[in-house]
Amino acid sequence: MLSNSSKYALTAVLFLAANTDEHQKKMVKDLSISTGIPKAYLAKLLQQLSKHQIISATKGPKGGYYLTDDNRNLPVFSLIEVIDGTHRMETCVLGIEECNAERPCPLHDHVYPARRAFLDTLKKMTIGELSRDLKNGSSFLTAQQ
Amino acid sequence: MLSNSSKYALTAVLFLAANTDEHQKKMVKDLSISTGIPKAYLAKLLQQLSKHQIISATKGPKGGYYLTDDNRNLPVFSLIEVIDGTHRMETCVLGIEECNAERPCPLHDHVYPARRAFLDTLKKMTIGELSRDLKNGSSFLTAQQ
DNA sequence: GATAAAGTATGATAAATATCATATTTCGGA
DNA sequence: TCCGAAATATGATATTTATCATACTTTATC
Repeated sequence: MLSNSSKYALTAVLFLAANTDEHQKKMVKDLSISTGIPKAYLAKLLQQLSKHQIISATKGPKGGYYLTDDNRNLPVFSLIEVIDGTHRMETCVLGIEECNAERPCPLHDHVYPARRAFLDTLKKMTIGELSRDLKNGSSFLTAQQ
Repeated sequence: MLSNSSKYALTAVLFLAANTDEHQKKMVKDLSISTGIPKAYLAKLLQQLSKHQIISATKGPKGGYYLTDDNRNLPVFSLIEVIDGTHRMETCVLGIEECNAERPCPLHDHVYPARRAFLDTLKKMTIGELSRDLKNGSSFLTAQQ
């Protein structure tokens, strides 16, 4: 469903959402340690996201990555769009390009409603909203210590 | 969700379900043409499925692949299990190994019900059942001619 | 039984994805 | 104003996945 890259990206961004702001930034190294995502790989992902203004960054000492309120108000899907593009999420389960409601594949009707609901969630829900549970301790990004 | 390989495999098997039996077999070459799946790649997939008795085959002239009633009564999931293994379908959207209802990732509650429903469908529904729509013309594996 | 038509087994190549490395740019602080 | 700490840009390597090729085995038919 999601590529490995966007799993990593989303994990890191949710971590940023819960743990940073304009005055509290995190550098790649620390993010890598906190999330368990390989540092250099994570760095590339964050660069892409930063270039597309999904997340914010400042260079130099005391710099790092962080999320502004604007960033937090972006739908989760916008991040996935940058990393995976839009096609991957919307394509047929069997990979049949012409599959649609009028000419469905054998799995279409069994999958489409659930997939639609998931996509809608990703498009409606913002990064900030999704990170709320994380902040108040009712969801988690890492294993228990 | 499904790997490319199991998409191909499922497509081919559904085609077999709708178009073969003990007396009407299909050889790889024709399957490849009908489904648009690369011949040599498809051959490998069918060999795996045949070895695990998900589909049936006879060698030699007049031979080919086909489905028996026993094959048709297998749940769709059994095929995916052979090709992708069981882990891929059941793992967390964010790839967090320890994610579960008690300690959910931020997406868990938004995804889990839909995923559960899809998995249940794959485990309950048989290959024969899923191919029924194909036979009566209400679902399709290929583009319109 | 010889022949040819099929699947079977195995391995090689190609493409995509994940991962690592390194040089460059920007910027805060002594 | 210079040094070092950070992101940024770019490219190299490794791993996985997809694809192709080829030699081998089985079996129906003549």
